Amino acid sequence: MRSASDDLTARARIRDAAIRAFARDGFDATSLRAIAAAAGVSAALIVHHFGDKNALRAACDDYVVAAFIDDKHELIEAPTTDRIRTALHDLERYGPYIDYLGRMLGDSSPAADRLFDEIVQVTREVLDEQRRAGLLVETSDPEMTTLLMVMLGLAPVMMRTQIGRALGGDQLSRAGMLRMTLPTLELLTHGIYRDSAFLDGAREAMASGEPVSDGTASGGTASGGTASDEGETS
Amino acid sequence: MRSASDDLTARARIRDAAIRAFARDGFDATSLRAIAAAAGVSAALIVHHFGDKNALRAACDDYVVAAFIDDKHELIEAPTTDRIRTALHDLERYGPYIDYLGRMLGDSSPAADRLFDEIVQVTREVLDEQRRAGLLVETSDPEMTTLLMVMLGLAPVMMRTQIGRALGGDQLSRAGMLRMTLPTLELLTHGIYRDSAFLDGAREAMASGEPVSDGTASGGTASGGTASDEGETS
DNA sequence: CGGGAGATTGAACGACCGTTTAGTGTGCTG
DNA sequence: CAGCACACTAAACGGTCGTTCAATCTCCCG
Repeated sequence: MRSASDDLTARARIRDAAIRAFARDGFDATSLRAIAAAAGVSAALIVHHFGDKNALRAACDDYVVAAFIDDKHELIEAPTTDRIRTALHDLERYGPYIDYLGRMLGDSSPAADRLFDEIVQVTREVLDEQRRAGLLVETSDPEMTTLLMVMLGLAPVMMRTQIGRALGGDQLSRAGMLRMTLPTLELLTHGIYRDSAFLDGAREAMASGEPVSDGTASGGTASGGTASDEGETS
Repeated sequence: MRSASDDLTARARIRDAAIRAFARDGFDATSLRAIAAAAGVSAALIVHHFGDKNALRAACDDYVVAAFIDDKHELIEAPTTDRIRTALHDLERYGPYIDYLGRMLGDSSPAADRLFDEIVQVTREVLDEQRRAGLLVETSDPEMTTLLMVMLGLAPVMMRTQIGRALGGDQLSRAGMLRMTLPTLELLTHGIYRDSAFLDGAREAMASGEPVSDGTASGGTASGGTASDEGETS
């Protein structure tokens, strides 16, 4: 067994190098030899310490998840989805882990599923609490609203490079993330639409005889069509 | 040169099989031999028709992007980010392409960058138009608001499996996407917060001398600032 | 000191991958 | 019919990868 003080050793160096490499290049595109070189060890030592490449991945997953979970529980009281962005906004600490997290959520590993579920649950709890405190407006589908908040919080993580590119290219770091805070809160406070024309239209469209539900046949238009629907039968 | 009527041939079968395989397993994890088997041809024929594996990927990228762009331009007039979801809502047609799109945006290929920029631009144009029509509330950072709308539209694509799992596991298809329409419009119309306490707090925090907790040395807060300018020289 | 346990390594193995090569069939053209 | 172009293939090549193996090195304990 390995004691907690066993860190700072070759095993820890391998883990850190693997996290960096997986975050930068992805799991498949990273070879054990590349990780070994970055950690200053041989490829065989990785296998000796972790078993095989998948076990190394699992160890990295657990480590990153633990880092986020532990440092997040102290931030649970922060306002809703900004919990995530609050954890994001000192990138110099979480930097490598954020890219790793994006990779994790991209190709869903078991650990990524656990982390995602945890994020959803924490978001749900925070929203419920705020709802009880009377801070929230009523929504027709609270669970889906929870997921929307999760998406809004996780999207910057998964689209970091694209967003950085769209914002001008070079500033894909803390400044870009900070720039997101105020518009996000504006959206959460006022929405973007001045009146409820779109919403009413969609409500009407979905409430009409249109089945909307599931099913293979039918193929109703549904969706949030504008004022006038488009009877696309496909 | 290859005429457009050259489709439906082995070349088209290879492309379709590659799109399916790339969407299901990712680019790196898909071998040419697997694509060849799925298309009923030999691996060498793929090289004969496309050059190499990266060229095949580029051809698939272009094909998928064209499918989305062409079918999307007829939907530009749809409300903001629901443009994307409107295109999503008949998954039985776009199904494979959506997963492929998610993979594309995950590992940013040149074609993915082009597509993302196109989506941002279309979203910006629609928002500008709606702003001119007086449908939108003012925001402190319109460009970032545009990106938020893009994120809200693209997040379901990139987190499809996770969201499907969180919604109960089996329903990761059209019904799940449809369920998202109304809560999304509610968010865009009313936000989720009843008052502007969080927003005011954040505005105050960012406007004050508080560097919003940066890391090492001072380093101007920069960020997107509030209504006032932010002469960011980059 | 002696010996065992774990850390660490270089080298090799086997599998798979992308690509190349040399070739076969097939249909159209002159 | 000769010949060429093209779709198509089986087999092999070279490289990389994950993993295994046999062997050191190091340190601690009796």
